[in-house]
Amino acid sequence: MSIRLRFAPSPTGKVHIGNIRTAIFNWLHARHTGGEFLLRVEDTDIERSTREAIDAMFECMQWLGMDYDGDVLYQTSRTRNHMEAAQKLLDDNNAYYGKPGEDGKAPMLFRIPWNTDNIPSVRTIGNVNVELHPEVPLTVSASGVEFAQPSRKGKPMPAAASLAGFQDLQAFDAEGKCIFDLSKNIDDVFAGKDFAFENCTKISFTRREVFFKDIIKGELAKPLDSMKDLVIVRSNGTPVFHLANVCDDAFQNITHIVRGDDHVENTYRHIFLFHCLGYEVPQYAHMPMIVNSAGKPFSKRDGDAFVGDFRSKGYLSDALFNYLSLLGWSPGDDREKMTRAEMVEAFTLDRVKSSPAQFDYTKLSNMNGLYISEMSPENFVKWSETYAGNFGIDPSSPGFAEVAQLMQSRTRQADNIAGWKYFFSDDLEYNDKPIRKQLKNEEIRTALKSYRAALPEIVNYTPEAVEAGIRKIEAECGLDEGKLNQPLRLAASGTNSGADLYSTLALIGKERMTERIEKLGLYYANNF
RNA sequence: GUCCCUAUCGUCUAGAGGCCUAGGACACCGGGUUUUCAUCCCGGCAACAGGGGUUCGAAUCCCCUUGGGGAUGCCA
Repeated sequence: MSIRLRFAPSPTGKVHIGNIRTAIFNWLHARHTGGEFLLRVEDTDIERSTREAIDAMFECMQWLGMDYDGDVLYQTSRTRNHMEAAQKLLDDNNAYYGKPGEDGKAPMLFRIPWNTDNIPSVRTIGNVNVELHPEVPLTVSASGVEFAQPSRKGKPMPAAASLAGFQDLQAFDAEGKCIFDLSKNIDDVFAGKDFAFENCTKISFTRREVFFKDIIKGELAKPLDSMKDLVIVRSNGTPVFHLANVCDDAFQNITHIVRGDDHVENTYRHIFLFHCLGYEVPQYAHMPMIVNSAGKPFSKRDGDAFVGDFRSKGYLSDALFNYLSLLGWSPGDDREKMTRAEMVEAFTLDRVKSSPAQFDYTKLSNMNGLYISEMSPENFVKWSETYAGNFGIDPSSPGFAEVAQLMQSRTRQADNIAGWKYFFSDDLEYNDKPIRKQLKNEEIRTALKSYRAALPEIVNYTPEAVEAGIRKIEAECGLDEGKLNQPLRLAASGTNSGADLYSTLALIGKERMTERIEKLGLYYANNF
């Protein structure tokens, strides 16, 4: 059977950077293996799912250049199938109705199977003893076992787990006398009889665990006595994630489930669901989380962790895709900047790391700059035009395209456009430190005045003419060549870094340079 | 509390018992090129969480501790 993967977001909010990386890894693996990449919208939480979130998700996928195979599957369209599956579980005695909730109706629970003989993902560990707190009674019923363990300080710590966790359960009192033997009462328990025992100090049972081999994390296991039966149909009659997810993965013949490692705990439960529904268990790959710069999971406060925000801040989709693919994965050699084709070629799930990765905006910016430098000048101008307005620059200003082209090699993100203001506005922001340093030399101040005075003589203010003019004044004033460059840059821009000086001055023009040199002189005189 | 996962420079990572004096990238710091700025080039700083084992030999395998995360929902 061919390899089939899926991205199954629940449309309850904006697409998060962690979600989209899950999509990227799924997509990469599908394209690498020549398999299929399906899209499923898990909209079973009707209260919180919105059309806007679904549309935003499609937009993100398209922006990042991730195509998918076949039609989108909406989970709510399969509710009937989910309910049929629930009925099958009920018929097979693998599910039961729980206690009624506030609405007076009972939810349906999936029972972790008692008989695991035919389940290859379960193995027996051996006999274990657990000390109990005698003040809390031990209860045993078809819906599970409840008791309390003494904490270090001797307080009762309540615990509850599925009946399946306690094969060969025996309960003992303080004298060590066996007061209950589950093997002898198992039929009664399943017939609905509840047992409760006071003053129990110890239980012993045969521990079994469910295990699977995760492609990323290796073998993972969990004892059955730490698992509970789970709700699969709400009391209002709607299927819960666990049931719908498993049914649809089976329906779509998904062979590999690649998802965040917050789902590891669910996987132990889903394995049982696959078995009881008669489906083959797919392969799993659980990816580590992405954490913020504080090392914590992204929370709602980290608003800029939404994919759309990266787009509006001027990150290129290829750069974001490339950066995200390197968070938790590497090709195994020293390559970082890679084309889509190179990533597809190199990607394997077993190379994905199993520990969380911290998101680094600085490195993303660097990557973005790499991609920006590869843009054609025309595309870069277009790109700049879409962001200029955010920084108070009118992209239709004269000379905008020339300025953009001049600045391309030093642009890493859209914010950098804010630094282009001095080309379009005469209202400069002065950077005091370099001004003081450069202009404290009186010869420099004199030379600046001379340059200003000579400006009208320059007919055609081209970069070449600008340079020749500067050299001429430097020679006349007895300054070393280049000494006037930085002072003129300060006059032009108010700051000591920028693009090529001669082109910069030519773009600003000699009339405005005349004014700016005078303004810089006044600023210096007034402030220092 | 219990269960599950996790641990290499500040950050992303390479590393599958000897190729490790632990490599690359970002950031940072120096230097060079550019008569200026950015690019670019060269160099530097900087890590195997701690403690026990196993082994002739451990970043790598095992155990413990500590730190981090997740689960413990009629959310997904």
